[in-house]
Amino acid sequence: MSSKTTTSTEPSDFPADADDELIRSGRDAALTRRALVRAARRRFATDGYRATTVRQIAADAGVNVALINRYFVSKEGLFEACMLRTSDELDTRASRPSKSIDEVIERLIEHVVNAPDRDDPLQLLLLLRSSGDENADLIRRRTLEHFTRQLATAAGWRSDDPDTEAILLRAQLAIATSLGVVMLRTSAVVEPVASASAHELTGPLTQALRALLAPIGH
Amino acid sequence: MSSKTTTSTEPSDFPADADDELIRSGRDAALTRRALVRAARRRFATDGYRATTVRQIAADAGVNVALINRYFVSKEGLFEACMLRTSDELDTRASRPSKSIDEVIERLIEHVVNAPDRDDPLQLLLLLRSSGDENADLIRRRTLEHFTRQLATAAGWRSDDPDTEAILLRAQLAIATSLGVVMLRTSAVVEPVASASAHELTGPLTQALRALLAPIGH
DNA sequence: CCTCGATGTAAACACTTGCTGACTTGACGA
DNA sequence: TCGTCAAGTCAGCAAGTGTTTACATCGAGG
Repeated sequence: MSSKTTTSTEPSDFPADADDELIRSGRDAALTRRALVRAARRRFATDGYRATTVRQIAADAGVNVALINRYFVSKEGLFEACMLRTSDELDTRASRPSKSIDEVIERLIEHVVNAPDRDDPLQLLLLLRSSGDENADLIRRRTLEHFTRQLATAAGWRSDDPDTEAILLRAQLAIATSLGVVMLRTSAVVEPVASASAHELTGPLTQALRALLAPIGH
Repeated sequence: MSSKTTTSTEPSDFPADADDELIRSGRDAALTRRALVRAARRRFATDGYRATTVRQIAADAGVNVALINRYFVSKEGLFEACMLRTSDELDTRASRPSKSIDEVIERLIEHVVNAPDRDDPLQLLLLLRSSGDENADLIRRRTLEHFTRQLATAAGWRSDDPDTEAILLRAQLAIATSLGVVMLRTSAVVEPVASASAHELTGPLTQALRALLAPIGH
């Protein structure tokens, strides 16, 4: 199905984002790199590293396969680039200061619940996907652990707190919860969570996350 | 690494369970089938469907590769068999009646937190892994949705309840939370959750699950 | 003892995978 | 106009994939 192409370049059934597609008119290295990373992130996040082929990615990005190796050396290199970009974006977002725990939770839920055409949730999913490459996996784990500390901090944790261990654990359980929900909505598509609206999800999720994060503050 | 073998049969670094290994003394179809399913479930759950090769599975089970196709027709057939067995085991376990919500939660946490050498958590993880095969994926989704109803029932849901929708959603969010934690512990190995003890996890997890499931009863 | 079906083995097949090297195309300054 | 070089294309290789086919081996029944 849909894989009749051997070396072709057609968009396939998982096209690059519209704006990218419009701008692309041939020769622009930076644009090509971005298109590849964008397509790769979607594939890696939804299908997993191993199940994604470089030809799929190239087709999605509307770009020749060989350019992946030109710009990122290897499939693993491309994965690493995806990981780094996700890591960065997550970092800048989380660094915005927040007033209350509820505000932190609200923002976390936003990540989870965003419309499926935006690839916010996919960024989170990418953090779960192991590539088998040691280097990329190290980045992945580091990012996840960094994200844990950021969430804990946002929830009121100070690094001189006596039971830092328990607090980091709680923060990471909150992340685990979020990841689980994204997984069930995006990858394994299971009802009723998959097609639940943001409004329906917010209430219960807030309660669960509050149960995990509220004890951090005091 | 460790895949120097091409068609060999040695146990590799992910051997079948000891007892199976001891019993196996050659020609027993039923035993061979069971060994294959057992090995396959571990691989599929931890590495994913696509990343797992039939030769790995065969090596883990201490069995010739061709026997997978003899007994299960194809890799997908083996995956389906894994799914069915997991579905069955989950069913019989969950059908034991429980008194209070806290007891339900306690049992759910047991699934998540069980020692890593038991493959209880892997059964859960398997429910997240999509094979690309329509049939197996259908089984997977059905199992998850069935599990959702079972959990809701155990938490006090009656099918004539007016807001069934919201209740099933809460139950499934509880499952999502559990799956997220297992994922972080088993597949993406990230600290501190990965090496947290059962005792450390139980407290926070109970609070989170209670926030999700407690409103079901009333 | 020999036969025959069930069980297990080994080698190969057809196909996909990631990747490479030689090539063409386009833009731009001299 | 031409030379130059980055950007993009193309065909193909080597390794790995799931699967099949032909063969070996065991255990029981005639």
